Amino acid sequence: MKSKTTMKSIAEELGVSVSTVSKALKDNPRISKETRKKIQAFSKLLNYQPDARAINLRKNISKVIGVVIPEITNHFFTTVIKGIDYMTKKRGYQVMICLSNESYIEEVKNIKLLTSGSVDGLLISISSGTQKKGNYDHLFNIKNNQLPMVLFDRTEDFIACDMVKADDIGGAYNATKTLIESGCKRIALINFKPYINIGKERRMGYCMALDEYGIKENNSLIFEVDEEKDLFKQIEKVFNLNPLPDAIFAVKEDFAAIAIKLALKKGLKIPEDISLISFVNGLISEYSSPSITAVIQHGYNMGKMAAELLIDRIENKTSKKPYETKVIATRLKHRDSTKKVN
Amino acid sequence: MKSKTTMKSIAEELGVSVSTVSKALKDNPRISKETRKKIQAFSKLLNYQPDARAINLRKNISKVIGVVIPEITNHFFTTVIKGIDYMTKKRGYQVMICLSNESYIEEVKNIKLLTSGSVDGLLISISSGTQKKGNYDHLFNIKNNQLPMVLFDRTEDFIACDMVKADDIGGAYNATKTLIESGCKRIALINFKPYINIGKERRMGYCMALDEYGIKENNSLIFEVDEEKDLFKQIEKVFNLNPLPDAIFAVKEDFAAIAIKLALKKGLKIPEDISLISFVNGLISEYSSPSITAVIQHGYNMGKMAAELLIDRIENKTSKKPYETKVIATRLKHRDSTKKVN
DNA sequence: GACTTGTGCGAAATCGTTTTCCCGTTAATA
DNA sequence: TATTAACGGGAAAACGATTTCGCACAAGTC
Repeated sequence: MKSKTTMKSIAEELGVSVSTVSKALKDNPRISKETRKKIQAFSKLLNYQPDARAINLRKNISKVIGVVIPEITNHFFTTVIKGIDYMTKKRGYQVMICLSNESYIEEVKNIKLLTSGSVDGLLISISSGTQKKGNYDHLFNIKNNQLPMVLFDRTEDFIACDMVKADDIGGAYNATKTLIESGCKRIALINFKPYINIGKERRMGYCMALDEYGIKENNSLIFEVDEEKDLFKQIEKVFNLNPLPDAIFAVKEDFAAIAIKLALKKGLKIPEDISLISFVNGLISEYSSPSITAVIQHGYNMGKMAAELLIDRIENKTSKKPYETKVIATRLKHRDSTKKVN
Repeated sequence: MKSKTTMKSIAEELGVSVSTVSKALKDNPRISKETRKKIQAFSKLLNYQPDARAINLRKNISKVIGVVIPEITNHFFTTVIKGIDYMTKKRGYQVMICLSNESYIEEVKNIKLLTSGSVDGLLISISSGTQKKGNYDHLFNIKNNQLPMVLFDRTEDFIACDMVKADDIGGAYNATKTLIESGCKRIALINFKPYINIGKERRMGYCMALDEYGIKENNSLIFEVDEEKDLFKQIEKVFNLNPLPDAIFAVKEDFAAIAIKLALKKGLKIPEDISLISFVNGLISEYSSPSITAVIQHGYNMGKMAAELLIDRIENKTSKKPYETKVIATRLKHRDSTKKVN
């Protein structure tokens, strides 16, 4: 059981002091070239790895960023993570990922853990549990601790910090507009429960488009589903309408996929009888039959930008730059669930 | 700019020594009850958070586990992460996740970073880049550093450590057998490139089933596709066979989804003209039309077990328990891409 | 009264670095 | 011959906790 090689052990072997080793390893010119070379070579030989904990303690940094996300089995969030990973690697940071599993309690716990001196900053996407509960004290506490943080995707405007969000309003507006221009008039909206922020915004975009074309908003066409209950049952209600809607706009891919299965079962033709557009977060829309016309969110960019904002804050703690909110544009990908328009 | 509250600051405020504070906060009976209460109350008031770096440095632990995965935009791996998250939370650890993006170089870098005293152990799934290159020195180094590690899913048998893998052979055997028993005789295999370990094993299972039913292995029915090139073009070759195969067994969901699209385009009926089974790692098989009969891997369990094995090693460093390899059974989920058999 | 035991707390070492200040040599300059 | 300056390196404090001793005092035991 050979013991760990530390600066101390190297110093002893070589008959120099610890401070000399430290300086030599960072090529400090105050140490002669020979001594430096000797120490560096010896360290390499012993495969010396500096102890990150000691360095961080001394420098009062950690070069680690904490990430709190509600759900990881979600293609959108994983693309965000990839973007975060790209930027943090580029800037020399590591990531500690915590899952809140959409739960308020877990989110609070995660943040407590992460703020125990082990991270330099936080990247957070708020869980639905927290939004439902409406208690944001744990997030305000981060500010009190003077830890930089950036909210992404699931944000709350009244928290004073940098944010990166998708253009939910614009995406919904475009989707709805596209449906209208292809001739649809009774457009059902399958939305989240109203306490989910992005749901509110997507509904806004939907209404804006209707307004613009003089279509009156119709509450019986708006379905707010609870993701913790049976989705099939809830979405089936859309097809009990009389008359049927001529289009569906779903705020989440799963909702759309289920709507398609139900529509096909009812013998409806897509897109002839009913068109469909969905916000997407995964691959289902691409591989489902028919494939689904989709509002695509650029998770990778979102992750990259959020990480960049955060690291900028971390590294310029003094600068009192005002907080920014970056909005990432969405893109509409035409597939087979909508009619072709020229 | 109020400064961080530490034990020292608490001690000064209260006129006691740092060691008293330390003991009081862990309810050490050597400190009187009054003093303890007083210190605890005061600490809570100041919202004292112990500095994890200092504790870890002193105790020579970190309560952090490093995870290295090849790809995160992959439903299977995210379910594994969920399992890891569950178990690590339960046992009081945090997770540091690094993405190798299937690259040998990045994998080496990640491991170097993680082993700089910042983790107590490693959970690794080997990247395809590494398997292609065939250089495992970075993994052997971990052993030299006496850091516990567990390999999961993408494993290599000649590395002496604990492992958790899916029953790739059994899963492939069952899938193939099911196809044979439903009457198929010309079963095409869409496989990875041969340097991917799980590909080898799935092929073994496929061959075993053929053997058992006296069907001769036919190399022209085996397609090894390169994921870095155009999948459609590569998979299209399956449908250039003459005569056509009466079944396809795909080792990855994406391959199967593409095969379905191509088959439908050729006017083939599924499963009447051609049956299809696939190993799955995502949601495509469920939502595709027709839905795909699938070999399901239990990622969540795999993550849980891998984390448990690792933490057991970490916490019983002395015990010289021999290394284990756990195999997680797969399950065949019958859907619409295969014929019903009674 | 001497001795043990228990109680309550503090001093100091320790973990592995970084960093500031200081000291001794040698060579260059006045 | 002093005086500086440059050079090369070391001692020690610091980061924030834990932990082992040891000390002082009081109470109980023989």
